[in-house]
Amino acid sequence: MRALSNVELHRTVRERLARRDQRYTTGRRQIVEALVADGPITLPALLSRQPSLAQSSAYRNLSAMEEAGVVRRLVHGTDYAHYELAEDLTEHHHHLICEQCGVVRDIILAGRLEHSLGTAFDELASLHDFVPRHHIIDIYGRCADCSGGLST
Amino acid sequence: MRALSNVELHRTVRERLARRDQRYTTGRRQIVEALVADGPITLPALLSRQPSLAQSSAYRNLSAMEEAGVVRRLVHGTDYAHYELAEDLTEHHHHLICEQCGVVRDIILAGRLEHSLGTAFDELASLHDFVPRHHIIDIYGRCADCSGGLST
DNA sequence: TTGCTTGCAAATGATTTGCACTGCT
DNA sequence: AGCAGTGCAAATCATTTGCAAGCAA
Repeated sequence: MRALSNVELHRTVRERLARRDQRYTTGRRQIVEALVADGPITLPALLSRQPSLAQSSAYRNLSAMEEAGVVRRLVHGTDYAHYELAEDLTEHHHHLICEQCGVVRDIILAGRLEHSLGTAFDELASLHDFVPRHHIIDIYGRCADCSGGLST
Repeated sequence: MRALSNVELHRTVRERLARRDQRYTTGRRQIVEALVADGPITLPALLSRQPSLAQSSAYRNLSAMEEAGVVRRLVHGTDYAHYELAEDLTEHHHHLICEQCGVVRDIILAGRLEHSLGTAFDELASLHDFVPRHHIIDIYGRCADCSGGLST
């Protein structure tokens, strides 16, 4: 379901970093691979998946890659932020967010719906002299694990 | 455009707090009045509007009112969170967020569009064994003040 | 007089940064 | 060589919390 092959993905990442005089190091590649495999993840989840990463370097590299347009940072309440690949490296999508455990899952809207949304957003925005760049739809609720009668 | 009159609003707030054995004190009323007047605001903005509020009490009261279902906390990136009245005290709406200055404005989608979204979200969610509770749509871009050629 | 509130100061915790060292290129 | 990257420890800073005093029921 990814827009780019793995080879293309890594080449694109390298190019975007190079454009800002940054290198595609082992640590950065490990981060990208974790994002490819595990979708939106938190810093602790990233470190537990790739234990060789140092915390401060992970944060620093995520920032660097965010500025290079490779990574997107998601914030949904308290605790840790989630990180995922930039949308143009994957596909335009939105999120299901569990209010209980905080897990984040990607979802994709039907093309027609997404299109009417885009149109509506453009109209609304221009009504407010606002220039829209992109949008985010977050659906909050309970994930399968947390809605099974365990805890409320 | 509010769903409740001012009198009803304050009565409802008082009731929801009372339900949790909490009082509707002067400080809390000042916060609610600031939220009514200024829409989604940050803590510093709230304090500068109501200088008699103490920072820690403001945070504590916002939390208390959030738990009582009176206030909603919005998080959009770094810096300060924004606070607004709970949706059922106002009206279901979404946000325009300026990536430059961080200002947040309310917008309302056409009823028909909002309805098809709701349907689509329900279908998508059940596909993932997810129980949706509510959703948030954030449109990021540049506000009128920040898109005037000043700075990029 | 019991218990919610308040405000100050101190603590917390996710994220950032200083700095000296490593390693591409 | 020259500059970007790394990792440790220390610093930041929004937000939370401990505590003693204030106030409402």
